[in-house]
Amino acid sequence: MRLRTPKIPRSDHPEAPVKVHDPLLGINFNMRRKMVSIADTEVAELWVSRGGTLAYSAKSGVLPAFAGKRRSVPQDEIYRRDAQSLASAILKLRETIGFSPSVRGWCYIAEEHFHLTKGEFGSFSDLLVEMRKSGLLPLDICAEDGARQWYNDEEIDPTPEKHAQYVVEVMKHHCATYRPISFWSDKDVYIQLLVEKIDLVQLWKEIAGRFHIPIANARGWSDLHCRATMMRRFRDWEDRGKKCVLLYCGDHDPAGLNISESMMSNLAELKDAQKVNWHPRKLKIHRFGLNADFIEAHGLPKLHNLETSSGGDLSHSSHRDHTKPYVQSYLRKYGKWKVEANALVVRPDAGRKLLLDTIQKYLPLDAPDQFRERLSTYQRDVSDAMRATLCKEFNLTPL
DNA sequence: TAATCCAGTGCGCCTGGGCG
DNA sequence: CGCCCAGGCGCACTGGATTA
Repeated sequence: MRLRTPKIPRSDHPEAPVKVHDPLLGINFNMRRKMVSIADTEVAELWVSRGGTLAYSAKSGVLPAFAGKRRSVPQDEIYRRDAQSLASAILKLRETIGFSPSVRGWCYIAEEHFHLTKGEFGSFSDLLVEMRKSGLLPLDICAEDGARQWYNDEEIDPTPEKHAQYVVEVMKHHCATYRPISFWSDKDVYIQLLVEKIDLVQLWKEIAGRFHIPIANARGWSDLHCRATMMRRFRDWEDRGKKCVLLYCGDHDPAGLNISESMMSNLAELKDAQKVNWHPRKLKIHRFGLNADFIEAHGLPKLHNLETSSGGDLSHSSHRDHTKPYVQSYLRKYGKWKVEANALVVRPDAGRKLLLDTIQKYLPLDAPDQFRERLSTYQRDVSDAMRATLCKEFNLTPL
């Protein structure tokens, strides 16, 4: 079915503006509803914003009229008002998400919350760039590309008084964050977290940090360095009597399950590597997250195909890898569907709760508070030591 | 006719399919 | 089954085509 996108003269809008309410955001979109015939017997409901030319396919009704088009002065007014409304919604969503996704990530989020269609992803990406350039949205509404970051920026110190105050604040900070003992020293376990996609690192690194759990993106098959670094940490803590646990979260598709099932043998292959010398035989690998039970419980959207990025479909017998054991066992066990990690990112609250529930199987949720309590004595000691050192260094009289 | 739209192109990073 | 590398992506730029 192909939607026509006719030019609708402004005078042809008999309907009064309709406030389209998003219950999740508590935000209204001012839209006009227009019934447009698609075929002789079919009618589609199109949403247009205050009339005028339909800038894009109006399937979702979220894209402002005239966006991405050359605009007359009145058209620009309409565009700016609608774009402002959308910007408010995006900013509100940013608060609930808790981090800045990539432009592509925003498309998935808009798909979930604004019912943006896949076909509108390109237009929505362009719109985000346009709104960031024009100042309607802050530049950092999208994640900064770490690979393009600046180095060696010159920093100019302020007045001596302000600089001295800054140095004192830094000293206080170092006293407050003094940590001569490990979070794990009084625990029975030691945990590390490995994920398949960078978005999951963004989603979880704050919680993992709170529990002092190292987290990394394995990018599918982990490389030797990633594994060796993880194994050295496990080795050191196992030597101190800890039960070691690797939490792993990957996509729910044939390749994702294949990777997690291969994790133990992948690690075992490095047991004799230089500066590793550790066998994972006692390691517990706990795959969590995009498992069938969680997907069912939260009604995560399933994709009813096994399409790969190259366009093939592993569920078709014509696919080269269709007969491979990992594909066939997946098809037998689950059928022709998959769930990608983006499904978790667009539901950040459920995603964060999932990680907390998983951590809770091994640690009490107040473990970070308990650790701060343990540290407070040491931090008082370092404050005293700092005071004594400063007195000695600057010939001050102790209070 | 000036403004600007837009398809095409280039670049480097990221991802994960599938080759060896 | 490890990991190479093709393709996807975000972004910027260009110049012929289109439009106010």
